[in-house]
Formats: sequence, C-alpha cells, structure tokens
Amino acid sequence: MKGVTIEDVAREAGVSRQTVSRAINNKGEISPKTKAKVLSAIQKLGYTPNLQARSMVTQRTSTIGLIVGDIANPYFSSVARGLQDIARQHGYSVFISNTDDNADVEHQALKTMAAQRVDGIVLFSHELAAEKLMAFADTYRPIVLVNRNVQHPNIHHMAVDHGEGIRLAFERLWHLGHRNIGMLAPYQPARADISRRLAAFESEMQQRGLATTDNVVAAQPTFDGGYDAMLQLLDARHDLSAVLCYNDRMAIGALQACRELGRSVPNELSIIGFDNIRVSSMVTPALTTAAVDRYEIGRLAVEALVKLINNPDLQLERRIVPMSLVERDSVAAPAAILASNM
Amino acid sequence: MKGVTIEDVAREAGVSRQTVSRAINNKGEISPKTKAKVLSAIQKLGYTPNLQARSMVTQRTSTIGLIVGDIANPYFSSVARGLQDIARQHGYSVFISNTDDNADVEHQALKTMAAQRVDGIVLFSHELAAEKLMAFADTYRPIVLVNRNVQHPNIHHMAVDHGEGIRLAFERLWHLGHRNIGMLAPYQPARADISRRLAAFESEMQQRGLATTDNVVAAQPTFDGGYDAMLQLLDARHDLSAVLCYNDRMAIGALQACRELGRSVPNELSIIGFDNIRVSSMVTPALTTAAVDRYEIGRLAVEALVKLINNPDLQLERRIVPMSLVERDSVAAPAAILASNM
DNA sequence: GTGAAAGCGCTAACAT
DNA sequence: ATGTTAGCGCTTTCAC
Repeated sequence: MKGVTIEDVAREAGVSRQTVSRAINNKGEISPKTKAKVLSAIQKLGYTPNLQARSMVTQRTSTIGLIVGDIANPYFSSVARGLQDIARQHGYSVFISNTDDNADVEHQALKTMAAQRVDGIVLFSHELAAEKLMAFADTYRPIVLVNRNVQHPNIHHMAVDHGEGIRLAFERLWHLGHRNIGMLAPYQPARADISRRLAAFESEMQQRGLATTDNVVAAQPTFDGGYDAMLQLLDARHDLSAVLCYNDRMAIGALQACRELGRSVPNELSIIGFDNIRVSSMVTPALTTAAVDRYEIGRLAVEALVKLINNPDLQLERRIVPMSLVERDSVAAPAAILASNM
Repeated sequence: MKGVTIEDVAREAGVSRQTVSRAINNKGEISPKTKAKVLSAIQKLGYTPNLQARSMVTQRTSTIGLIVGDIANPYFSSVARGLQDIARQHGYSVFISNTDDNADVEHQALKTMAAQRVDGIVLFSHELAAEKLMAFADTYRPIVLVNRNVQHPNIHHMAVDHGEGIRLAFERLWHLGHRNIGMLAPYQPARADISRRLAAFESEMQQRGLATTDNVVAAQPTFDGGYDAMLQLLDARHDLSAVLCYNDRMAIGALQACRELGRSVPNELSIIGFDNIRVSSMVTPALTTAAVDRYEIGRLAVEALVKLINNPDLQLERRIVPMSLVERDSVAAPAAILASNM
C-alpha cells in the first residue's frame, strides 16, 4: 500500500498542499516554474492522487455503474466493452454488477452502486418493480435505462427498435423479389421484443397486401424450436421462398431442417435470423441476420450518461439504437426469378 | 443525488454519529433498543452509508480491480462473472478494465486502479514489462497475476496447466485403444501455451514409446489452418485414428476437412479440441475438447485475493487451475477395435 | 501566484 | 452503553 499523500509532495517540492493540487488539476493560477517543481516531486515520490479523498470534497467519484443480467452473456459483454471504452475516454472507471434478471438482486445492485456513490448508472433491468425503481431514482443521480420504460426525471431511455430489424430484413427480401414469406417466432405477447418483431412482420405483409394466414409458426426460441417449426411451415406452405426467424438460434435450426429436407439455402429458400450471435457466421451457409451493434449500445448509453452527469436537469429524448442487416450467405433472389433471368 | 449523512440519522434517532456507526457496523456495545431506534431512522431517511468516506478512515475501499485483454472475449467474460459472484459474497465491488494486450494500456489500467485505491487486483497481462510491473507492485497492494510469472512479494500466481489438458485428452484416446495419434498446432516456441501443449503431446507419446515423426503438422490456430493441416496430415499418415488439436477452431476446421474427405468422425477418426469455445457444442459432431472452467479461474483468483487483502504478509503457493475433458461426440474407439469386437 | 483554514462523511481511540 | 475528539486526503474559499 502506498502512503504518499499530497502533503508529502508539498513538502518535497517546498510548497503548500493547495499548490500541489493546482498543479495536478491545472486549475487556478500557478507559475510554470512552481508547476514543474511540483510535477517532478510527484514523479520522484510516485504519487497518485487519492480519488476517494477527492470525491469527498467534489461530490464526484469519476465512476459509473453498469448493471446487466449476466456479463458472461456475449450480448452484455459487448455492450460493456463499448461502455468502458467511452467511459475511459471521459475519465470514468466502471463498476459492473450482474443480476441474473432477479428483482431482488437488481435492487441490491442499485443499492451497492449508490453506496459507492457512482456518478451515474446504466441499467438493464426487466424485473425490478417500477415503483421501486422510481423510489430509487428519487434519491439518486442519472440513470440510463435500456429497453424498458419507466418515467422519472432521473431516468432516461434507450431502446433497440426490434421492429426496424424485421423491416430491414423484410425489405431486403421484397427487393430481391420474394413474395411468399413466412416467419418463425415464439408466441409470448407479454415479451415486448417478441411481440414487436412479430407485429412488424405482420405490418409489412399487410402494407403490401399480403395475407398472413398459415405463414407464421410459433415455437420455442431455440435451435430445436426453429427446426420443428420449419418442418411444420414448409409442410403447410410449399410455395414459401423466404423465412424470417425471431432469432438466430431458430434460424440455425431452420437451416438444419432445410438441409435434411434437401431444400437448398439460399437457392431454393432464403433464411434470415435476428441478433447476430457468434455462430451465425460459422454455420453453412453463413446466416444473414438483423442485428444491433452492441458496442454501440454501450457507447450511446455512456455518452448520454456523461451529458446527464454534467447537466442533471437535462431531459434527453428517448434514444433509439439503430439496427442493421448483416448480409451473409443465406439469402438470394427467389428461384423463380433466377430461372426467368436465365 | 442523496444528501442524507450519518449526522442526519443521528439527529433523527436522537443519538450521536458514533452510535449510528456502531449500529451499522455491528461493532462495539450497543443496546438493542438504541440499535432499533437507529435502524428505523435509517429506514425512514433512506440513508446509505458513503463508502468513500468510510474508506478514507479504514483505508479499505471494498473494491477490487480486474484487468483483462477484452471483456467482450467470452473467455474473459466468464472469468469476470466468476470473479464478480464471489467478490460480491465477500462484500467487494469490482472495477473492470480492458487492455487489448497493449503494454501502455496495461500500465494505465494499473494506475487507474491505484488511483481508485482498490484493495487488490486480478491481472491478466502479457505485455507490460516485468520491471514496470514489479515497480508498480512495490507501491501497491496484493496482485493476483494469471498465466504469467513475475516474482515479487506482492504478486501471487495462478496458472492454467495447458499440459494437463493435453494429457487428459491423450489418456482418453489411449484408453479407448488409439495408438496412431496426430496433432495439429501452430509453431511458435515463444508462446508458452502453444509450446506447453505441444510438449505435453510429445512427452505422452514418448512415454509410451511412440514415434513423433510425421504426425505433427504446424499451421495457423484458425479454422482454415486446421482444415489445411488436417488434409496434409491425413495425406502423410493414412493410418491415423485420432487427432489432437491446439484449439477448437483448428479442430472444427479439421472436422470440415474430414467431412469433405468422407472420413467419418468419430467412426473412422477421433478428434479432440482445446478451450471449449461456444461453437464446439454446436458443430456436428459436437466436439470433445479439453477445457478450463473459466468461471472457476475467476472464483479462485478472487478467493486468493481476499485472503491476501486480509493478510498481506501471506505467501500463497502458485495455484494451478484444474482442467477437464468435455466429452461430446467427436471421439470413439478406433475402427479396428470396433471391428474386432463384432 | 501562493498559503491558511475549513470541511466533505465517516470511524478509531479515548472519555464518560 | 453512549458521546467527544481527532483526522483520513483532498479541494474550495478566502486571505495575502
């Protein structure tokens, strides 16, 4: 443990503590000569300012908190990376806490962040009751809440536009000439991300005067779910030329089903996933998929947070994180079109 | 921002600050009645102790630092999760910092941790010069250094035994009856993990009187490297019944090569990877692979650290993290043996 | 341009 | 069993 304090530096340099403080923080008037003297004393003694002590008086800790479900989840770890990079650029260190989407743990994590007096919090929380969250926000500094809506002056919002991902995917298919498009998705109206993706699909279809009977199959959002649903869908609708999937795991299951059925992807059938998980680029054919830039989520969140820390009264617009379509090898023009071009 | 201090609580409860402190920390004598009074005042005011202020006097911050190459790397994010879970059990919050394996950034991260006065650091560092690391350790508290050896009283060690992973894999193959075993690995003597895995393989072979000519092929540690190397290896040695790979990516490339060659895995050929990356369980056949429990690395690291924080003079033995063989579907008894059993 | 005094919120040590 | 005093390391305010 190092015991070098500002006092030691002051003595070494033959000045007062305040002068050392000025040299460190580039604040107030100080002669270049004195400053150099102080800096060399700091160097000599290996002094590192004690941020805890500083924060006692400035009421700022230069720390922020990130609360996620599970940092081992690649989604969150990418968000964390983006957040940390930008936080560091702004001079903040970051505390990370995992909740496993448990309400009590979420609450506990918030309290721990408060005890550490972090300057702001980026929060992924689905479980904590809105009133508890609001009660916490009453007593605390800015919070950036992601993918959830709880109105409070200290809570600012960021969200992924799930519908946009589906729209991008749909438009790509439409543009290529697909007219018989199906979708594989779980049926859970309570889950916002699921219902939004599904609603976006139905809305795209209806806008183009396409019927949505028989071309949506519900299943678990897993590899097996996608596999089973795909068999079922192709059985009901032989004419389908493209299938959208709620997530990549289902899409990869669907790919497997096509392989076993001998339906070539993308030549006979185009498949699009959602999320861009790691495996998506490794399956054959590599999966085209709609995705958010997760690093970008972290970046945007911390930039909003820093603004709010520096200006607590600011009211930021709900920020929508853009999505994009990662184009790989599971999508092509429908076979009919290809044939007519020959 | 909440302004409730211990003073406010004391006034509300009609006691002194010290009594409040005692109630919070369960230290010293305090009558149950007073304690209850204080606790209810805390509740009423929504008081949260200021850890920064506490740490000023206790010289403990209840924080630890984790410095890794990249938290978005699933390896590190699993380590981080294990570390955070156990840290929380011990009452520590954790700062995480990424270095991208850059020496300057590693140094910077250490300095930031020092400025935050973390009580201890778990460090993954390959690049920072040993002398700079030692100079830092001179001035600081306990450091647990993973997979690297820098002798210093404040630095304690933990390492993955790469050789053990290969030994486990080799023994499994041997036990099944394999006698013609090859290996795919990069050739980079400077990288400790590579040379240890290779050395372990050669040592296992020699111990059993097996020649190691022609059955090791060097290649990049990638999917393509594994693919190419496998073609080369099978061309040179038609009799091979099993192949060990430096990592899973090479192994998955090797799997692909076998598929194209029409050599069935595991019936004609057994393949074992190393690391247990996510995809390993998703390829066909699912890959048998040697792996460290990454969560366990985090757990062990923080437990060592906590011991050291509580007893700075302790000198801990270098801790070896156990490996295990994750058995899936890419390994079977050699074809010859299966045939003779029919 | 520099220094002295005050105080951030808390606990250790001593007093009562 | 409870209160008082002092001080952790720093910056802010106000003198000089």
